[in-house]
This record gives sequence, C-alpha cells and structure tokens, in this order.
Amino acid sequence: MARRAGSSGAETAEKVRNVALELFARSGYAAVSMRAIAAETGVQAGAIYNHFPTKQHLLHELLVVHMETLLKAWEEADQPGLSAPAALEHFVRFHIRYHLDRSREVFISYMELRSLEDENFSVIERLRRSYEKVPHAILDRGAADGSFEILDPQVTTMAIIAMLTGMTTWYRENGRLSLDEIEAVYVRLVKRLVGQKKED
Amino acid sequence: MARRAGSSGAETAEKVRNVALELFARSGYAAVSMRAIAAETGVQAGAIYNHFPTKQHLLHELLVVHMETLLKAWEEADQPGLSAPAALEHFVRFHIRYHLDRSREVFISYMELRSLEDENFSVIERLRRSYEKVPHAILDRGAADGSFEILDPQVTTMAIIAMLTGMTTWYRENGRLSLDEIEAVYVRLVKRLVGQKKED
DNA sequence: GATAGAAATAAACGAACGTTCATTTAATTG
DNA sequence: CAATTAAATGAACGTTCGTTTATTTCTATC
Repeated sequence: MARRAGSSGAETAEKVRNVALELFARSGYAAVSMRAIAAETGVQAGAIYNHFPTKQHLLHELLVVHMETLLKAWEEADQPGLSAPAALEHFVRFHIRYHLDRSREVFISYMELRSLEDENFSVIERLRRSYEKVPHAILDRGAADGSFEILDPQVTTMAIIAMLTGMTTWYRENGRLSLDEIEAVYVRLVKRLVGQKKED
Repeated sequence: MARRAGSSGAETAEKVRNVALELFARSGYAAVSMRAIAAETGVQAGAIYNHFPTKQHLLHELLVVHMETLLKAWEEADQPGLSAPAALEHFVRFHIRYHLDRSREVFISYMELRSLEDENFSVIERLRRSYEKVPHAILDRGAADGSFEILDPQVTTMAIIAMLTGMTTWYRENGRLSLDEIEAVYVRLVKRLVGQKKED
C-alpha cells in the first residue's frame, strides 16, 4: 500500500493541524507522540513529515497561526472611533467570544510556550505582547480623559486578561449561566476594575 | 559502587521531591525523565524507586502535599471573627503571599492536572474545590450583610482567583513594583470587584 | 562484631520515541 | 498516454523512556 485514492496534501495537512491541536490541548505537547497524531488523522507517522518538517515546527505553526489570527480578528473588530468605556466593553466582549470559540488554541498558547525552542518562543511572546497592548492602550486613554480611575494600568491590564482568559477553564456549554449572561457579568466586572464612573 | 557514605533515605527522598518540583514546573511532567530527575538529585535513576513507586506517584504526591499544605496554611491564617470586608482583604493578602512563595507548586498544580490518572485527578480536584469555597463563603457573607454588592458570587469568585493566581505568571522579584505595592493594588482591585462600598 | 536491613549502583528490559528511507501508488503534467 | 511528481506505506534507525533486578556498600541493631 502507498498513496491512497482521493488523498490530497492540503486536506491531510489540515487534518493533522486539527488533530494536533486537539491532542496537544488535551494531553500536552510532550505527552503526544507523532504516532498518536498520525493514528487520529488516519495515516502513518511518516506521512506527517510530508507536511511538517518536525514536531516542533507543527507546534510552532499552530501557535503562530493562532496569535496572528487573533490579532487580525481584533483589527477587523476594532472600532477606533469609540470612547474609552465603549471601546473597553467592545474589547471584553470580543475577547470572551473569541477565546471561547478557540479554547484549545488559547489553552496551548498559554501552556506550551515552555515547549517552544528559544527563537520560536520569542516570536510567540512578541505577538502576545502586541495583543496585551490593546486593552492597555484603552485603559491609558480612559485614564487620560477621566472616564476611568485606574489604580495601575499595567497591573490592571494583566488582571483583566487573566480574569477573562480564566473563564475558558471553567465555562461549560450547558452550565448555570448562558454565554450572554456570563459576558454581561464580565463586562460589569471589568468596568468596576477600571473604576468607570458611569455606565456610558 | 553502591550505597554511598552518609546517604539517608529521608534526605534523598526530599531532594528528589524538590528537584522534581523544579523540573516539572520548568518543562512539564511528560517532558521530564526519571533520569533527568536522578541526575539533578545526584543519584542513579533506579535509586528513585527506593522512595517513590512510580513517576505518576511522585507527581501525585507533590500535588497532594501542595494542596493540603495550602488548606492547612489557610486554616492557620484564618481569623473567623473578621467582618466580610476585612476577611476578604485578609484572604487576598494570604493568597498572594502564599502563591508567590510557592510559584512552582501553583504552576504545576494548574498545569499538570491533566497528567494525573483519573482517581489521582479527582483527589486534587476535590482539594481545589475546598480552597475555592474560602473566598466564595466570604463573598456570600458580605453579600448577605450588605457590605458587598456582588454581581454573581460564582463568577466573581473565579474571577478573583484567576486574577490573583495570574500574577504568578508575570511577577518578577526586581520589577517596577514591590510585592507590597502589588499586593496593595490587588486588594483594591478585589474590593472593586465585589462592589465594596466603603474602605472598612 | 556479626547480622539484618536500608540505600545505592550498574546493567538490562521491552516499549515507545522522533525521524528517515526505500518503495508503492495515485494524481498531475506535457 | 507516458513521465513526473505528490502522498502515502511500512519497516527500520538510533535514542530514550519508565521500570526491574542482581549486586554491593553502608548503617543500625542485638
């Protein structure tokens, strides 16, 4: 046996990406073998190397794609004309929706940074910093124009991101609260964190 | 060569625990070999099995000890007579201090839950739930007596824990803010989250 | 001071790891 | 339709893995 009828390189590569994402999220990069990825993809281990040079490249590509997609998604969602309070609310809703839709990517992008070799790590770290600038800039703007009362912009930014991202660890589809309800609670919690005076 | 002069079982076991903690935190359970732990301990791999039956037992023991020590530490720190606002502040300071002192334990207790086999996982999960009850109970008490204005006790509890624990990922000893300053910021942030009216 | 037990070594176990390679088959190109 | 290329297989490579075992050395006990 060799190449199978109907097989296409692009399809297999995409399937490998999806399977690797799922398995890395579930068990961690180091605990997942190329053979396990291959088996779930429905292929032999050697075939993966037609599409990805090494296991490390596969992880790196998943993380780069995730971070770049996230940044691009925000660029499209961003509405530069908004006031600081409106922009913050817009960001919170965006972050929650996006991260819940991609909980596996989010999970491994936080968990597997340490599995990246030095230069691959730096690339992802830089992309993440870019994303953290988004809420930070909104906080600075709101602090400058008096609509927020920020205690410390840096700490508050990290607190907001940790709070929002943490939701992906406990949110369940059929839980007590709907996504809309949770989103509404988080919007109000963030407004409290930044000391927003009025509900604009 | 065999048993070396001055060797003691208790000492070796403790050194293995410390080394494993460090290496698991740095690289992850699956990525750390028993030989790596042994080398760092200054011993051969086989010697570890005089003290721990398997690698999985070693991880489980680290996590159980961590969670039980955390719960015990809170029991000792707890001051049941405090008002809800004072109790909350007390908890925040305790949590920050304790978690910063044990950042490696905290890290692996969040990262390596998935590396635990089913029954070992349940044990740790149950201990963690116990700890989450601590702030949850304080929030309920403050909501009942009117000193807090809680949006949703469950979501707020998870938000607080995520916010506080997230600090361990970015805090650096010689950063811009001292630990005292960061602690003070977080205390005020948490008061905002629970809608505390006055600084009691 | 002989003896029993504890604590280590060194070597080995089979299994699994990431990766490579010769080969085969299907799809694409001229 | 022949030639080429892309995509897969399946076996093999050398390592490393967690763990076990026989043996040796040190410590503690009576």
